[in-house]
Amino acid sequence: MKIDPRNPADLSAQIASAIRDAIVGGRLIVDQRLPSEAELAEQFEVSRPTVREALKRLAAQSLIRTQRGATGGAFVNRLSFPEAYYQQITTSTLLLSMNAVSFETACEARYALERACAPLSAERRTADHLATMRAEIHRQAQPGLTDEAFCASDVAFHRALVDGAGNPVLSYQLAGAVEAMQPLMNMITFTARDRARIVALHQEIADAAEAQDGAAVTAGLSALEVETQELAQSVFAARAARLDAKARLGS
Amino acid sequence: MKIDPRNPADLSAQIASAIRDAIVGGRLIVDQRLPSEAELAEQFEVSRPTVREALKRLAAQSLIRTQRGATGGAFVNRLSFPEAYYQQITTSTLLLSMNAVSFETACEARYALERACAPLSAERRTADHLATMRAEIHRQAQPGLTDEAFCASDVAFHRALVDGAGNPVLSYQLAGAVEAMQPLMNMITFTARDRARIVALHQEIADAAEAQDGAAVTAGLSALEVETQELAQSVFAARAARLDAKARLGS
DNA sequence: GGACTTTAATTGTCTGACATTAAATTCACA
DNA sequence: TGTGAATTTAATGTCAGACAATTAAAGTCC
Repeated sequence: MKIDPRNPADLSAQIASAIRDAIVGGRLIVDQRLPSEAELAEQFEVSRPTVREALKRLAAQSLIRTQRGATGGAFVNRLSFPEAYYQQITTSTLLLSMNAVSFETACEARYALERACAPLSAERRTADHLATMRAEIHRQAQPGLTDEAFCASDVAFHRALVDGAGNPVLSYQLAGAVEAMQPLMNMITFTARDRARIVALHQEIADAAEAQDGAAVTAGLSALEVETQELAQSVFAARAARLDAKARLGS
Repeated sequence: MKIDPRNPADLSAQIASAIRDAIVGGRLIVDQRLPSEAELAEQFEVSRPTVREALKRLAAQSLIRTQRGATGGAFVNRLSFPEAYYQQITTSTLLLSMNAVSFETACEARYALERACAPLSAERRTADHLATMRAEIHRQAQPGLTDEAFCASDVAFHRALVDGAGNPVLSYQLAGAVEAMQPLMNMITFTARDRARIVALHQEIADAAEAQDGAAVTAGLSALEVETQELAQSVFAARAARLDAKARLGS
């Protein structure tokens, strides 16, 4: 792990990479303390600020945590599920917002992934998961609800459905799909959305989950996908029509 | 974006967070240049090393890239799909290796996610995807293949199946599931694995994909999951038996 | 023996400097 | 006047040394 070729480019990135490899490769284990910054500087034959930049890179990926004081230092961090969720959501959000992904593609991926959880969730959902879903449906039916609150409740509903599968790895993988698509779908469809229709579909899904009918849950999700795609298409069509009218007015 | 409370803790983390929020919130757009390190230091009223630590944190998340020279600086980076893949795989690998996730849970999640792609892939796979799958199957049947090469080929086969869905968002989400589970499953089952059985199942899946039969692809994946789970159970049982024998020997 | 003080180790931050890079500019020369 | 080489300039990359802040452990006093 010591070696650092005389490659003059980006020493801090090289050092970060060397330490990351040691962690991923198991040569540094969870909660193990790294050498102090001064020792690392000596080992790699660089200055302390350079070592610090490398450590900050690792900290940004939640690979290490630092602690001040006499027995402080940098420690290999156990990547917790909440941290992994957060990273997953951030990455997914950026990927979608920066890469001109079509609504259709994103929506298709989202529902395909959620349907993957449907059979498991129908089989294993606890009373608690059902109660959460029912509560969110009830909230969504409130007339005074803001658009933001409705969307947050929508996310919470789907989250409960996904968590119902009782598989934390699956929940982690779905975090991006469920929570990163939300701003995207919300911004596009909230003007045209028929809340009653969505609440009815949610009701259908919750009923199917209660009856432990996986096929029905899957069907409900598919219906929700169709609804969302049609909504988006109508919004896009209306938008195009407006642009077209404006163009004709201008000519 | 300027504000930095007099909170004395972790200035570089606060600055990184402020800039990250500006990027995620769209106030800084792709390829836009950030102020120079000296200007940022002045704005945030900190020293340049502190600013640099903040920028390295963002660079570690591929949120910015830096360029040296007269017109250089830090630029908001377009998060590319390959970068997102890499982060996804790293995060998934660490999450699994550090959190005592059972084989059963990981395997279940992996196949549930892959089944989510099956109907789409059966419908849309190109001749190219089919050719890749066939080629990998052929390679897997070679007698002299090392275990590592067999596993790499296994990953390539599943990757082709997933990419066949023609949905880059789905491919990104599956990167962790397909590529992070590989070392895990490999290390456990490679001793007991019957390659011929796996090749036969792969053949079944490829045939189903060629016939555009989504249900058959799904069934093939489920069969592969059952095979893998049974294999793992037999390995664990054998391991437990060995331990038990050793314990009795010792007493 | 317990509460308090001191000490030492470590990270966090700052200052100032120099090295390196690459684009823009200037200038000599054809 | 046009072109290519040399210079300038602005930025990041790196370094050295220092001090502040924090925290646990060792030491000390009652």
